[in-house]
Amino acid sequence: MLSELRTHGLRVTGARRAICTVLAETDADHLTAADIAARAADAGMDTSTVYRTLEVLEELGLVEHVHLGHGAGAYHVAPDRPHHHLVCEVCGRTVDVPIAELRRAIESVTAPHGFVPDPAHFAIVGRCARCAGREPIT
Amino acid sequence: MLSELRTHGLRVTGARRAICTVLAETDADHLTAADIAARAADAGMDTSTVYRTLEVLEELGLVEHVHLGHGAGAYHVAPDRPHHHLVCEVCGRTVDVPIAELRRAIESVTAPHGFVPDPAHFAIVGRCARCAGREPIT
DNA sequence: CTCTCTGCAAATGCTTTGCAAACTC
DNA sequence: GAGTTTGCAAAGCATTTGCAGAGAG
Repeated sequence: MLSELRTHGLRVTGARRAICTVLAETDADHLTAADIAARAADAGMDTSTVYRTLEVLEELGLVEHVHLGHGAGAYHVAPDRPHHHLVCEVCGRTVDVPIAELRRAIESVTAPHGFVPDPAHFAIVGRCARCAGREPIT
Repeated sequence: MLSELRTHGLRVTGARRAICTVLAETDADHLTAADIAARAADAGMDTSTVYRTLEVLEELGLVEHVHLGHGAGAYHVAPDRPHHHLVCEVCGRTVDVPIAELRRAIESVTAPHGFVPDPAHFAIVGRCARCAGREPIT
C-alpha cells in the first residue's frame, strides 16, 4: 500500500505507515476510524489524521468503507472479491456475501425501474442464523 | 393517529397534534426531523420534541424511519403496503419498490447463510433511470 | 527549501438527554 | 393535583475544517 502512495506522488509518513500496518494486520476486519486511531495510538495520532489518511487511501482504491448500521462507518482494505455485508441487528456479527450474487438478485427487482443499484456501500440489516427466530421482525 | 395515542394512555398535546397533521398532509413523503420541525414551526416546536414525538409514534407502529444515505434519517407514516427505497446517488430521487419482491430476491441470497433480512430500514443506493450511464459505478 | 501532512482545537450535523416549567387528563 | 410532555440548553457521537508548525522529498 505504501508504494502506491509513492507512485501517486504522495508522501509516506509515520501516520500513513501506521494506518496501513493496522489495516494490513487486521486484513478483512471492519474497523471504525476510532478503532484504527486506537490501534495506531503509539504514534499518538489524531482522529482527523485517521480520517484524512483513510480518505486518501480510499481515493487510491486501496481501502473501502461501508455503513453497517447506525453509528460509525467501517473501513477495511479493498477486497479482491468485493462483497456485500449482512449485519445481524441483534448480535452485530457480519456475514459477507459475494457481490455478484446479491447484485443479480437486486437487479431483478430494480431493473424494471431502470434503476442501477450500487449495493455494496450500505449493509443489509437482519438477523443471523443464531439470532433468527428469537423475536419477530416487524 | 391521535386516537391511537389515547388508546395507549398517552396524551394528545399540541406538539403531537401538529406533527401528526404534518405527517398526514405529506402522506408518503420522506421528511427529515428538521423538515417536520420546520413545517410544524407555527407552534415554535423544538427539535428534541420532534424526535421524541416521532419515537413515540414509531413505537406505536404509526410512523417509520429509513436511512436514505448519509445525512439525516427520513420519516413517513407507516404505509399500508411496505416498500423498500431505491435512492439515486446522483439526483437524490427515491423510487419505492414493493417489499415482497425485494425480500424474495434478497432472501434467495441470504437464505443459504441462515440470514433473515429486514431490508426496509436501509435504502439501496444506485442510479435512477435518468441518471444511469452518466458515470461508471465503481 | 518547498510543499505536503500532521496535530490541535474548534466547528459541524444529527440526535439524545437533564431538568424545571407547562399542560393533559 | 398527579404525572406526562415540553422547551431550553447542553451534551453526545461521528466527521470535517482552519491553521500554523513539523516533516518528507
